Amino acid sequence: MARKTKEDAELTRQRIIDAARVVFLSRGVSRTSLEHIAVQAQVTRGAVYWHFKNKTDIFYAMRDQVFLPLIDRMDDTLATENLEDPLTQIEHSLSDTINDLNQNIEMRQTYEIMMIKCEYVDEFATVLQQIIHNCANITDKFELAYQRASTQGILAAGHTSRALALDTHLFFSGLLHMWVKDTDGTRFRYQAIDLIKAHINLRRK
Amino acid sequence: MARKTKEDAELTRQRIIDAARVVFLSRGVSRTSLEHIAVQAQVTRGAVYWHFKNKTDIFYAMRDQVFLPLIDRMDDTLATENLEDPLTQIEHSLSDTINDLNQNIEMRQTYEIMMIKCEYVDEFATVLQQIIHNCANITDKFELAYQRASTQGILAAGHTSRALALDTHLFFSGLLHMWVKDTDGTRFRYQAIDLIKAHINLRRK
DNA sequence: TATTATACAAACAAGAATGAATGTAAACTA
DNA sequence: TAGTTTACATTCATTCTTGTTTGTATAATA
Repeated sequence: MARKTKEDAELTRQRIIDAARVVFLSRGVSRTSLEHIAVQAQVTRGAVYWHFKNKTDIFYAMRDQVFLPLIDRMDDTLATENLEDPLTQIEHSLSDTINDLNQNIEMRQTYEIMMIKCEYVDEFATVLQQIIHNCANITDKFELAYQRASTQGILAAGHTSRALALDTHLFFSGLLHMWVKDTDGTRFRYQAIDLIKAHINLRRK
Repeated sequence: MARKTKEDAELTRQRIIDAARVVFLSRGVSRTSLEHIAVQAQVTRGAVYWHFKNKTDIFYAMRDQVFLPLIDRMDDTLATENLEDPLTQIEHSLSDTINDLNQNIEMRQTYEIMMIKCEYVDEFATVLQQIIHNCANITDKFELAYQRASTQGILAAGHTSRALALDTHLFFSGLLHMWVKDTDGTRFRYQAIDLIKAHINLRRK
């Protein structure tokens, strides 16, 4: 077969990642063979092995494409330089993520794969640690924002910013999980933004 | 080999379920073969196939042993006949579950398997629907309790009991997920009870 | 333009894993 | 107590999957 140019090869690589996402979603990561991915990508396993070491390697590539930009974005929204009031910052950092999920199919699929179509054992166990670590970072950002809100006097009294941050983080973890599982959309997807608003309003003075 | 009495056979069946739980936990459900389970249970695959149709069948048996009693217990705690004030009822229904997780190894393992060692595709997809359904039931119970709290005038004003119930449910979903993932205990396990208390106090007048 | 490295396809070998079939000794039952 | 069923162990045939190897046409390069 004809050799491809570098651009074509990069395209093939991306096709394999896209194919993997689709197949992971419908068959689960474990039950997906490299042959499944190859067929979906309309290449042979040879091509897959050329671009990736193994299935885990593909999984990581797929994840990074979605999560690396996402984390950056969330950090930006919660940054001190942002001009909104801190509670609105928190609210937007959450609702922006939900809006992303609504608009970006790849992100939605990747979330679903990582939450309910993947088993975190062996080579995948480290992924969990990374998730925990990211969660801890975001919780810290929430805490700082709540501290600023407290200083600005817009926060209901009687609660530490640490406790509020943890509560918000747990709320949002739960929301993401239910959002993903609620595939018909009736229970959580359509009202996620309202739930976020209500959650934040509970804290406003 | 010598045939066992009925009691012995039932014991074997339970040994297989226990073995499956242990192996599921360390290898993940998908990567676990019936041979793995058989070895752990110190029987042959013949015995496993005698007691169970296949791996899915074992999975369901394992789940039911933990979840059926749990749901009943939670329902009881949230029942109208319960003498505690409604907010304390909600708090206890949550903290009781956490205490269970702390004390009951089988429950802890089963939760971990179902959350991060299982892919919800094909035969397992229905499990997700059942989970969603149970969650909806519990949220409804929360809502009723919040309504009672509102009537009794112990609730902070300005929020619908529906919104509060959903927020509590999402908080607790998130907490369970993080509790399970926090295997070294430092981030969530040791302070789960306090987080629950803080969550409820946010709602108290 | 001759050479080399690339981007795959195709073929190969070996190891799981599954479900079914068969065997069997002892518990149960009529 | 003879016959039947139970509770498994053992064996078999088949399918999947993986990683590697080999082959090859062509882009890139010197």
